[in-house]
Amino acid sequence: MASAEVLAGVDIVALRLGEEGELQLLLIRRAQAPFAGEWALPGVLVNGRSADASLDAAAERALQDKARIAPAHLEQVTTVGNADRDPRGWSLSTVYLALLAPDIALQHDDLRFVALAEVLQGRQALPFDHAQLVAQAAERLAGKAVYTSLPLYLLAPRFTVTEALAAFQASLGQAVQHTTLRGRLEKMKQHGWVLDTGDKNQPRMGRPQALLEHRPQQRGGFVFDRSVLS
Amino acid sequence: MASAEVLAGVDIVALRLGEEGELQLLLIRRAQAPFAGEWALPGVLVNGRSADASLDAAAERALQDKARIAPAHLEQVTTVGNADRDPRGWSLSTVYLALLAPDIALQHDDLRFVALAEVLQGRQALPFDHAQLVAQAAERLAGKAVYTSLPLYLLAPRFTVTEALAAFQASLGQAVQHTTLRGRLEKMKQHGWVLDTGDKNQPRMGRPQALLEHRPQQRGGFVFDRSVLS
DNA sequence: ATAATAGTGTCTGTGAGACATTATGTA
DNA sequence: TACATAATGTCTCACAGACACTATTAT
Repeated sequence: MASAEVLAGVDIVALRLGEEGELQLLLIRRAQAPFAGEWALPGVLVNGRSADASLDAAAERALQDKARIAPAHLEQVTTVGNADRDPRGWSLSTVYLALLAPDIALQHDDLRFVALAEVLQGRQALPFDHAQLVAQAAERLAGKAVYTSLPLYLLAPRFTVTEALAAFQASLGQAVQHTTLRGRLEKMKQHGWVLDTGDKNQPRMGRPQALLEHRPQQRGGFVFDRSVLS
Repeated sequence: MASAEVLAGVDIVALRLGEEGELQLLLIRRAQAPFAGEWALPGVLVNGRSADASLDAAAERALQDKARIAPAHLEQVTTVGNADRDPRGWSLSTVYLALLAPDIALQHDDLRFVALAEVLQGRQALPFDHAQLVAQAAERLAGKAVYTSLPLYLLAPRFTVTEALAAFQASLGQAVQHTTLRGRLEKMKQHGWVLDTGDKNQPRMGRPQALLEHRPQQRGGFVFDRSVLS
């Protein structure tokens, strides 16, 4: 039945929130052809022999094996398939969006974070159709940030409103009123998704910040019944 | 490179709005093993030899070749992959949701519509993991019906408010206030997605119904900034 | 005291929800 | 006239948006 088979894999768009509130993308230096030596999305091929229990498991394996990273959130974005995207021939790739905590550390120098904007604006080229895959994953994040709490997965479990604002603004690509976000966090508290720790964080100057805790009650983000942004 | 390949295909969950306002699912009698003779989702295998330009093109081909149907709307839902879903071994399937106009006609008797509820409630069994794929596609439709105009693709291009109500209620699985829907249709008119034809449709009794026209301005549905349902 | 940052309060606008009321046709 | 169905109007409520104002810390 080999005549009915095709080259398939998963590619991971793993994002982290940088110090300056910008989104960063995880890249890995490819060890093998094609495009050996170039910086690309981490990914793995899937086939019966790799003994992945499922496609989602393959996505987790890609992050775990290549970067020793366990994402705070992982979701499938889309699957692309055509004859042009891989020089080896007709191929499929299932794209996953991974959100990482901000304190993620990289193990070795074949791994690297670059500013997401560098890729989206074409200043950092990527092999295959990876730049396009990144754009689709970023759109998914921006789309869901409008009506869910997904950006909170970019933060440590204990976070401040200011950090949450940065996560939402980075995800959406535009400013959000802090009062709006406070209202949403209040709503999440009522459903057990966020709780007040009672602790405070002291910034260099100014009033101490309340420390909140993110307590996801199910896969994915909390769903609001309205959109931010007008 | 055959050792890195895997069995892959697309499966289509094609839905139509029935006379009594219920959603119906398109099934096809399988011609080949495995599960030859059983009713299943229409689908095709993808591989380099089938000369599909892309995965989306393969989805269109599945509907076109097997049922001579061009859907009003087609969108990718998800890709599932594991070792158990196909007796031939580890396999991938990309699931598409197709919305059909209500006047769709079937060409031959290897095609058939069944009530979606029959499948969701397990009274109509399907081979492979097709019942689960159907459930995921139905969830996608219900989820999007909350904040987009997607159910309108289940109607003829010219439709009445009553028909639109039926489409939304079937998609959501619950009642919608007609005033809410009218408000949303009004909003769509302002953006060119719906227009008043000026014509009327006369039901057996009662006041004539205004005939509206659905004019999609881009792929997918019109996106509202609030949720129906509280 | 002053600057910096966090947090609250107020007012407006939009659109869903519920329900009553009016409009327009057939039998 | 009675009935059936479509369409509109009214009132309430939740929540985003904008922005003013208060609170709590460091220097």
